[in-house]
Amino acid sequence: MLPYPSGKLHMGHVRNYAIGDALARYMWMRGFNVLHPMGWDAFGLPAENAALKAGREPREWTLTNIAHMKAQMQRLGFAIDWNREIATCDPEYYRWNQWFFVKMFERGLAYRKEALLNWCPECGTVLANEQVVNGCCWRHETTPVEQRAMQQWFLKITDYAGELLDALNDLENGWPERVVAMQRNWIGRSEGAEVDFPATNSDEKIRVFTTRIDTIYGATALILAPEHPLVAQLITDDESRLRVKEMIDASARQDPGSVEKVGLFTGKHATHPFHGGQIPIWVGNFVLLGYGTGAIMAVPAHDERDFEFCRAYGIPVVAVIRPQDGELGDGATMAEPFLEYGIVENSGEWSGLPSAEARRKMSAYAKAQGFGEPSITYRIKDWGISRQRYWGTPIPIIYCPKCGAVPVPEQDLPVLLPQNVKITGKGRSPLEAVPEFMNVSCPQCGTAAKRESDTMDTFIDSSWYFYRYCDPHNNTAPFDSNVIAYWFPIDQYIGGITHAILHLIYSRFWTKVMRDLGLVSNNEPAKNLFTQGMVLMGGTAMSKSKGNVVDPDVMVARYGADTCRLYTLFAAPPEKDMDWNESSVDGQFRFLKRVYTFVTRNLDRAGEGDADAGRKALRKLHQTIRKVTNDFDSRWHFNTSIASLMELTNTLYQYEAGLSCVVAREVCTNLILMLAPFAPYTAQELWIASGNNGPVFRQPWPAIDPELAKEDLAEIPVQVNGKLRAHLQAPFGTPNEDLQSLALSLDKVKAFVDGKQIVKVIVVPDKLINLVVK
RNA sequence: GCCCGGGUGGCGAAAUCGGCAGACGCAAAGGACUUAAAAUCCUUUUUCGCGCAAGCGGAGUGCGGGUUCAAGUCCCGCCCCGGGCACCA
Repeated sequence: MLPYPSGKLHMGHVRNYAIGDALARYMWMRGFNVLHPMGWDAFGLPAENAALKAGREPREWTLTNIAHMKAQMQRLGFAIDWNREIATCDPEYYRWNQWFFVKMFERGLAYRKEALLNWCPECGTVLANEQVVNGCCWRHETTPVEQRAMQQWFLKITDYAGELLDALNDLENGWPERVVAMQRNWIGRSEGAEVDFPATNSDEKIRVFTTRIDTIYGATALILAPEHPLVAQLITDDESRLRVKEMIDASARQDPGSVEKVGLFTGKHATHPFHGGQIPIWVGNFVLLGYGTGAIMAVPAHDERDFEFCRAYGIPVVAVIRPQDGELGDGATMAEPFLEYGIVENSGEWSGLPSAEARRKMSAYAKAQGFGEPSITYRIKDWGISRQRYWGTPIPIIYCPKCGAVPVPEQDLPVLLPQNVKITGKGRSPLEAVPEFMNVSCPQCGTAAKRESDTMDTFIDSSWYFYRYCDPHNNTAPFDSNVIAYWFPIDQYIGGITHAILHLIYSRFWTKVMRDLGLVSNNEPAKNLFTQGMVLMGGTAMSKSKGNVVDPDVMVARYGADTCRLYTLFAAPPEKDMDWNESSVDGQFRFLKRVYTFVTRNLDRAGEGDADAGRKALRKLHQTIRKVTNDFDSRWHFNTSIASLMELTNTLYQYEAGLSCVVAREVCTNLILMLAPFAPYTAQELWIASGNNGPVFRQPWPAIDPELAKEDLAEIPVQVNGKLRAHLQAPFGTPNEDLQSLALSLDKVKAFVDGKQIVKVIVVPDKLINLVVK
């Protein structure tokens, strides 16, 4: 039933959520070796900003926050393996971040280039594509990001794009469908071809990417993105230059989906590589520099956008694909493009081929002739990791005027952040202003050189911390591969949906890089992923990075940690978003008091008791064990587990007077054990109070006795024509005919059946009777 | 536009494989205990109609159809809400 191989459970990324802790405690009671550790984020920017406001050192501030979080989690009673905790702002963690960076640099997986990057004015730093949400910074939802050209370090996640996409097929079993779908969407694979169109009277070639090379005979123009490097060469007059600049500025300002298509003829032409004719070269604002080659061939007859553009600018429309059983459209008069696959026409020797075959043969031809090749393009871009922040791991690179970018040698790692840095938030790394940090000599030639002043994205930290905490004190390697081989892949990862295309892609990438470095043998970090719902506060999601998290300390002080935990588990099933509304917290407090009262006042119970009451109490007990066990083993709907514990408690109150001392002891012991994963403090106290020793969550989980759980009689609803009319009680296994006659003997049933003809009788044994009458 | 979720009482929700809709809890109302309050305990609480009452009957899971003895659950067509991607060639 459990989706884990027996014996061990590695739970990753369990934050301050009661879900993972309840599961860990339960699995301990089932005898598993559970790794239930904790990694502490540096969570740079909020700390940096807060420190700035408070006039304190960011490092000091962050360490205080980590200490506070740790204390809070201890107050809440999380059964974390504290010996394995790590903090990602630890210098030793920096060392291994930097070590990985150098390894990647040496393999060409880390590179530096100038690019247009997303700049958040509020953060004062650039962001990766994954960190831009609706055109705004993921931390500042109302601050639009700007585009800035900057020198940046990138990690080549695109080298792994194909594998990251394909491996999603294997993750589908254990990962939520929507996360898999979001990642597929984000990686965005298109299969097609790249084709060169030589510019007429020039040495330049314009390379385009297309998924529909079968339509290439219908290409009546080339369109370049306004930012395309060739545009500057093709356009010579000032007015056109101005108009191109306007296009760039307008598209940066506006919502990309709603911008009107605008174009500009360059006055130049290119040669069509298949038929040798001349086609005009245009600049179009709807062509994206960042996708494919930044240039397209316009096939208006078979593409919606090209159609719109070409009709607006009077570029000819030439149809070259006809439907399987239809006529070729007339480009001059067609009202809309024909987008589907069909049969290629008017395309020289390829005429008559179906689209799919033409795509294969034409791209093979392009390759053979040397003017193109089959190609796969991904939507995902390389991961820009430079940040102009104080907080974060310094990028271990030294710029030497002679040797260029030189990695810091391994024995000089870690490069640590200087202390006493003035944080301005003005868009340059604060480290630049610290000469002792910046000025070094080149490790290769000794010439005076400068350090890289940017720090790494803190998503680097979270990409592999769950490896490090398996072996947190290792000072000769990031971790011992043998330890990892035991614990990995993670059996159960628990995290928020907000990281579906951030952390959960980065950490998959990082795992594959470490595998290729020979450090780990698993291909994926986590087999099973559970995404718990967001906690909302008046409609907006609470998150650590936004700093709008409710501090549980107030509730803990008033009701205690157990009530607090029960409240979060009981409010809704864990995958569902939950609005933080404390009104129902009283109910959890009452429930714990009722359990406490019941157990403590029955400790010294003596006597024989009433057999019927005892049987009913034990029956409810074993039904509850079945229910709670089932919830743990399948779907973690702890709201219903807790509801069933409440039902059990209500039943015990009902039969309390009649319980014998033996039965009272039995029900109390098992109630405490079942409460332990959810309310550990209360359970532990009651465990000791009832004369036991040791940690309650190391006790074996209660076993179900199916005989005791069984009801004496089956309660069978009787329907007439599908409407409920009566109930009857009968022993389990009563034959269908007997049930039928019992049902017909009931007065309430008679009232609806008499005078009518019984057409059909449906009997579901022990479950239901339905009489169909006419 | 494309891809995921979701829509059940005043509220959070339950109904796990097509078989009694509303478990459990909150809030509310009434009662017991109390000088009083808190705490605790008990009762009522989907809705409409009939009845003094125990009760009886009808309707009801976003809307409209369908399949079935039986639909919150399955199928078809819509509406609304949330999330992701979006001029991706």
